[in-house]
Amino acid sequence: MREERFLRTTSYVVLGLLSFGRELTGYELKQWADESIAFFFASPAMSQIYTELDRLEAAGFVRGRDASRGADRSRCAYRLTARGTRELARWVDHAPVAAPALKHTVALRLFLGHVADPARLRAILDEHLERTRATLAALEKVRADLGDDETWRFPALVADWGERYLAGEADAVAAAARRVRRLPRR
Amino acid sequence: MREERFLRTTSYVVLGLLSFGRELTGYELKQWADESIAFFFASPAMSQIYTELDRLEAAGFVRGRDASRGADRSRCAYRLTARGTRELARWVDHAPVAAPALKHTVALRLFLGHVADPARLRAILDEHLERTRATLAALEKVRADLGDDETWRFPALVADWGERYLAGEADAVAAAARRVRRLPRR
DNA sequence: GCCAGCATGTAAGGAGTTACATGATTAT
DNA sequence: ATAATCATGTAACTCCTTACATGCTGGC
Repeated sequence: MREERFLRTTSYVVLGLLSFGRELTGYELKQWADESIAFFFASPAMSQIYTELDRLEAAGFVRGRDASRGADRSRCAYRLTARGTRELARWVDHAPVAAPALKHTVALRLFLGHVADPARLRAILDEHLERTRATLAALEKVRADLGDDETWRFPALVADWGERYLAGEADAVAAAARRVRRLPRR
Repeated sequence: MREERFLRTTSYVVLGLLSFGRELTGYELKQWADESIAFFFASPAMSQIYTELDRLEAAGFVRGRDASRGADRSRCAYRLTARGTRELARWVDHAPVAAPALKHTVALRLFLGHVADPARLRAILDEHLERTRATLAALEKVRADLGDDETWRFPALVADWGERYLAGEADAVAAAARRVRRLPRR
């Protein structure tokens, strides 16, 4: 019995962005990933996107088309093939449901607060809170741009989820910061 | 001007667990990481903990003591050195505040819902919701065990934060699942 | 004229995982 | 007896990042 293997998750990030129908270059893929996927999944490095596109083309999941601007400005735009679409759908439907992987260094540092300077701890939480609010503001803008167009129905769902998540995170951090502030000096 | 380098984050996970004063073996470290750190930071593999302990001992941040049980049952228990404590405190206080790294494959799959079978999507969200609730229940138990003892003040703070976070995630997933359920069949 | 943005890629290395290998002790 | 848990470690490999390398185009 053949084991059905899946590609790495980054492959599906690339296939996924191409599944909305637009033909995209590696550069455009990176830009778009940074302002969409990045809110809930690590956006791959530029170099990895190019590597990934080569691999996916070799496997027949995407096809590149020369889209150079002028003589010397080389440029390659990719689109999904039928095989690529099938492979992506197979992953979305049938990959095992994995727990989200989180690496929250701010939480780790608060966990270790007994070795820290309380003033620094407060500053770290404040900085994290500010960043969280900025991320939320950016996501709200993205959400507004998605509107209620059917094409962006699922991204909009995820954006709403993300807004709730970030708002909750901001509340929780603020609460933790208040409690740290009430702590006695070392 | 010398660049002050930091160890990798996993090093601080190990140093951090040892900073609560107990002398621990690699095996115990892994167990404890799985039921504490794991709620907000990837718990390192067994093999990595042993590698890390060797590295940290060579650098003088921890010291191992032979704690064999009987003749043939080899066992090594580690504790923080003064240098290790300083290095940990330096990281907690002075490392740049980094955004939490998240890899949420369930959100990614919902984002790509337009290529999915709606029934599968619902099942995936339900499974994720169930897992989230189970994780929350596990965390509540951990939080209860921490009590309001001063030693566990900061872990308790993080546990409270985590409970809020997981409760929020559960609400948000449930909301997304309801909206997916109202979607027309493909 | 220069800088920001567009555009692509290679090479080296870091961080971590899985698979493998081994064996003692304790509970059923 | 036999399975689960305790306990340690190595080797190979995967995935991904950073640093490097190159050069065009458009705006100020």
